[in-house]
Amino acid sequence: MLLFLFCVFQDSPIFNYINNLSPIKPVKGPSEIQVFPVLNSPPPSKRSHTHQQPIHLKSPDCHNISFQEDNNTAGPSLEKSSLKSSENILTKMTDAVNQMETFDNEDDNVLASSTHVEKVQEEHELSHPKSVDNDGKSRSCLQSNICVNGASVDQPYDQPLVAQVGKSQLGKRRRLQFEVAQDSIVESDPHVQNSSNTAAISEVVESSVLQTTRGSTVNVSKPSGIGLHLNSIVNAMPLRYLSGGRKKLTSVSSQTQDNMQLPSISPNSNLVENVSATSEEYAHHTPYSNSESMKIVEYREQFDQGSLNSAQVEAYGRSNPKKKRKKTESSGDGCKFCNCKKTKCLKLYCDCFAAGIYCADSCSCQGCFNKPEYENTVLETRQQIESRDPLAFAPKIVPHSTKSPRSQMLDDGDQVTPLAARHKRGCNCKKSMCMKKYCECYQANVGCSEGCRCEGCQNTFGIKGAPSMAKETGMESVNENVSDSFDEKNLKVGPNRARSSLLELHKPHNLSPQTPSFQCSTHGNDASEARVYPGRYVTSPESECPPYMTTTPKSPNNSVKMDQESYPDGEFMDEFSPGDWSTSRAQYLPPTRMRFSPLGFHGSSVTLFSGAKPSCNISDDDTPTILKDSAIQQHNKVKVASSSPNKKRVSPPRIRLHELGSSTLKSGRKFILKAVSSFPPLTPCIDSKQTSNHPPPDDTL
DNA sequence: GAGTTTGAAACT
DNA sequence: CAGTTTCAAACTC
Repeated sequence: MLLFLFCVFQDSPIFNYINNLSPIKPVKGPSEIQVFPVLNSPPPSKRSHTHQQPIHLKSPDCHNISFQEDNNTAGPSLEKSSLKSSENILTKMTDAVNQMETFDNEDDNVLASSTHVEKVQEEHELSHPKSVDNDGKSRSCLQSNICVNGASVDQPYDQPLVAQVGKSQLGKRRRLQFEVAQDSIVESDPHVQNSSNTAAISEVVESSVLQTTRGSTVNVSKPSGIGLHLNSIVNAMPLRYLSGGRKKLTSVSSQTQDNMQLPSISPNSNLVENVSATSEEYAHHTPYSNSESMKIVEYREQFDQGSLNSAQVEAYGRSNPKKKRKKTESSGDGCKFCNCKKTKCLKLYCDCFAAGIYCADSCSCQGCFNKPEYENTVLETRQQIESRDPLAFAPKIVPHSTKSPRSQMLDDGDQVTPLAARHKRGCNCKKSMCMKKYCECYQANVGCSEGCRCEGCQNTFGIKGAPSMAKETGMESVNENVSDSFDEKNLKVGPNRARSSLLELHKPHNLSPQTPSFQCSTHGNDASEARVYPGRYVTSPESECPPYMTTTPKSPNNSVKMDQESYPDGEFMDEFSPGDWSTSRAQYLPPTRMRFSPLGFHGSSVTLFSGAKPSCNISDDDTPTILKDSAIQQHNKVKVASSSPNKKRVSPPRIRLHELGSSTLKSGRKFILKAVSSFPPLTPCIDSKQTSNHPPPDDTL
């Protein structure tokens, strides 16, 4: 009787309604995917940028977790439900794969996804040869993955196996998936998207990631989601990133990669890097076992809690040389990577720090604190340094002409060469004769000037005391407003030498980093991904303008936005204006490799959009006028100075500046105040709050 | 890859 | 400000 009533009731709308309310949902349709959150992960509590995490979908750890959940914790009813769910999901995924295959030849995105599926399958089969194999690679892969979730459908993953997969292939998978995700995002192929399902998955994944990144649950399991990632990765991305174009997406993706690293308390920390190196590093260079990873996490936690001093952390990092030292300019595109060991990347020794950008995972630094997680530390340190030298973060190399870069170029057939710039302080070379990169002038591809104290100068870009190239070439050279003695110190370069040097300078690979906005790579070590040029020298701005920055016309009135969207076409700051410079940099910087913006120090930024000739920014005492601007000084003296984290940064377009009209010259500097969210405003993918407020790593810093 | 050299940064 | 030390990059082998 009761059974009958139950059966009757079961068909009633009320039952259906109750069913829908039940946490144990009957496995049906797309909504079933939401069962994943039940498996383990707590709801994302802090992360607000779920779009960062889709990559985690592929974390091999997921297998482990999901399986454990199904096998060990699910009750009979749930198990049944899980089984059903798995079957349904399997069916859906199979359909999805079939659908994707249908578009294989039409859509790169689908192709990428399929490729990914195949790779995942390969990985899975490699480690789990007995997995379900039906009628297709992709399908097989998906099935096996799904079976991992639904333990009863497939044979369980044993821990060692999971560990093996996770450890050796984690990085590769992530990267792969990431790339797929990227493509998918860019293409936004509707055929492979299922927002409702994937959103849930992404949330689950994110929560798992959160746990992981907090360090306390490195082994936290995540719902597999594998097989679903094909869609979820795409859908997990906020639309705003889908519409931003490839560049932006790349940045976002890069950031995602940054944050996806496991196991990490602070994804970008050096210690974390050790653990979260790419798959290759994992396989070949990273000696960390899971326990070691945990240990690293513990180290970081202890350090954060103050129970471990920086020296210990450092020692640990040193004892675990995860990465081989990379050349500072390791990639052909001029990207730099620091290798700091003792300074924690919080001194000017560190190129990244000096450039006003955070270190990337690509860096080989040890005990690095130049990470978004240590925003406060970074900013404090910056302030300290700037208190000693307000121009410490100002560009070292300043062009000595106020003409626009284009007009500064010397016609040389098809090529143009920039007029000479100079090192602001000059070098002090004794033995290198300014012919090696020990010499900052030489390194910056600029000639030595009278300001240099070098001995036996043979700088091929201009020997100290030699006649000015500008003069010899009849070029309009010096701006009267250009500060100090530079006018007197015009680069003296013999015509031939100068020309060859400048030609050399114009070669992309020789360009000094100066366009921070150009993200060359990411923490993901993927060279293909843009990462900011830690450009320190303002030498050949034009050549380094990110392509996407060269198109949008700008108006001075919306300079900030302009900066965000497009880099001034070949324009650069003749003389640095810290605020100006940094702001530009900040705006240009893709999120991946974050730049610590002094502007973010105080929650607002000062965009120093100088209407005056850039050269006006530097007074006779070599101090940018901005630093002398009392109005700014009162509140932001140091901050303004610090707001030029990248000395190598270039300024807003001069042409635009000229368009502003002469009224702004000299004293007509415009300060565009723009509210900018505190520090990682540029990196929506990073929750700075999570990682800020760390004590300074070392009092001695 | 390890060790050395170099000069800037930091310190005194 | 000058001298010294420290540091990391550049360089050499």
